[in-house]
Amino acid sequence: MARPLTPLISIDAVVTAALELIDESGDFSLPKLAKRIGVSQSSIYNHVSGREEILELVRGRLLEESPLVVAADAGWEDVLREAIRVYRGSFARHPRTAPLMVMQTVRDPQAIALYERIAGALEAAGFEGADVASAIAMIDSFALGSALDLAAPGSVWEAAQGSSPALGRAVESAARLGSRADAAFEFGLEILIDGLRLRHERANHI
Amino acid sequence: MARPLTPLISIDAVVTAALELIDESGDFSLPKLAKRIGVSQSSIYNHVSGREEILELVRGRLLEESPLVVAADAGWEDVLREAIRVYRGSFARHPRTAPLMVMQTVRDPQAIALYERIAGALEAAGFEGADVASAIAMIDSFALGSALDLAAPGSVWEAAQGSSPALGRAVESAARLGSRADAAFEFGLEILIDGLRLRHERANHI
DNA sequence: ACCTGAACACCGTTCAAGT
DNA sequence: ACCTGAACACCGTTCAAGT
Repeated sequence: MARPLTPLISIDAVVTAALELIDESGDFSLPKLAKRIGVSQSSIYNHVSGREEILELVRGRLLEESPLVVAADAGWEDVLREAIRVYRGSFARHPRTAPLMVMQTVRDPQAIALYERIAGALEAAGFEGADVASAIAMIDSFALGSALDLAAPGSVWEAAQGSSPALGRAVESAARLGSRADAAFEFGLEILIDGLRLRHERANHI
Repeated sequence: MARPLTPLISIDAVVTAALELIDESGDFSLPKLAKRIGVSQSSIYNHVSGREEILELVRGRLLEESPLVVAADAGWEDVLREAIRVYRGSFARHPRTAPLMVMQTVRDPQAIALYERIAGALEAAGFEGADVASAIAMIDSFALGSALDLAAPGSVWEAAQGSSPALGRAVESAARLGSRADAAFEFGLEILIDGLRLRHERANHI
């Protein structure tokens, strides 16, 4: 077969197939992607520049599924809280995407817009230049880390044996808790917001 | 050549070569590792079970280089602060190892000991079961995320263009700051400790 | 016990050839 | 413009063969 009358591949189909493969196995490869779409491996390069672009398109797909909505008059804490929830939530529905995004430069416009929203909220709150950057870096670390926690449940905990009593007790409690990762995230989110508010109040001598 | 009188490979040499390759290129492969040691690819499997074990040995090497020292009577905040600094610092000297550790189960005894120390400090402070687990998960997220920030400087920031004014300003300030990642880490560390202390005080009605 | 070379089943990307 | 098949330069792991 050569060029068909109507294209066999759409970018949408590529992204869907990639996401399916990641959800199922934690990874995807061009050969498997091609097989799933029912097309040859090399033909994918007619629609997409390569593996990296496919991953960035997957990122976009994740964010499409969970838009950020906050009231126009919401305080900076609420904007932050919701933005972080959206960011982490977009990974939560497809946890195994998180590790693959780790070293990938963010280019997706919706992701950039989310960061811009956070930066804007911090500026409006009165945080200054470098502190805005630091706060975003911290938020980013936290959200990504929490997403990774979903993808690798018990990565650390698994190793806790008799020689680690305190760690062992923590594991046990967490297991009883059911959804450890979710609880850890909400716990961490409040800690983070509290910490930022405290610093904010100090800086403004409230 | 067959079996030599004195072994051509030591585990130490494997770890050293792997770490060198990671520092130089951000990754390592068995073929390159073998070439660097001056040995055949397959012979490495006589000393090590495979790629995963090599990575875990690298983790151990990193922690050996930065032991945790805290005064015996140190408060839980100080233990936490120092443990997090050690964890993150062990990656800071070899930033490009961080992404490779992301999805790897922690088995190195020194790493486990570090987690145990943190769990013990949180317990002693009066945090309860599930909260200890949540706090550790958060600390873990934060430390790993900060380490990743070192490996991928400007991963997000790069994309900030005219359409993202607040993000742009944050980037600019951070650039002027010089070592953005270090500043972000110390900023985040204080936020985190403050947040935990606040929750701790509330729980204990201080 | 420790090394070698060959083999196996995978990768991502390129490119000439087809229509 | 869009697809194919072959080719290239890589992977990690296994295994029979050597001493």
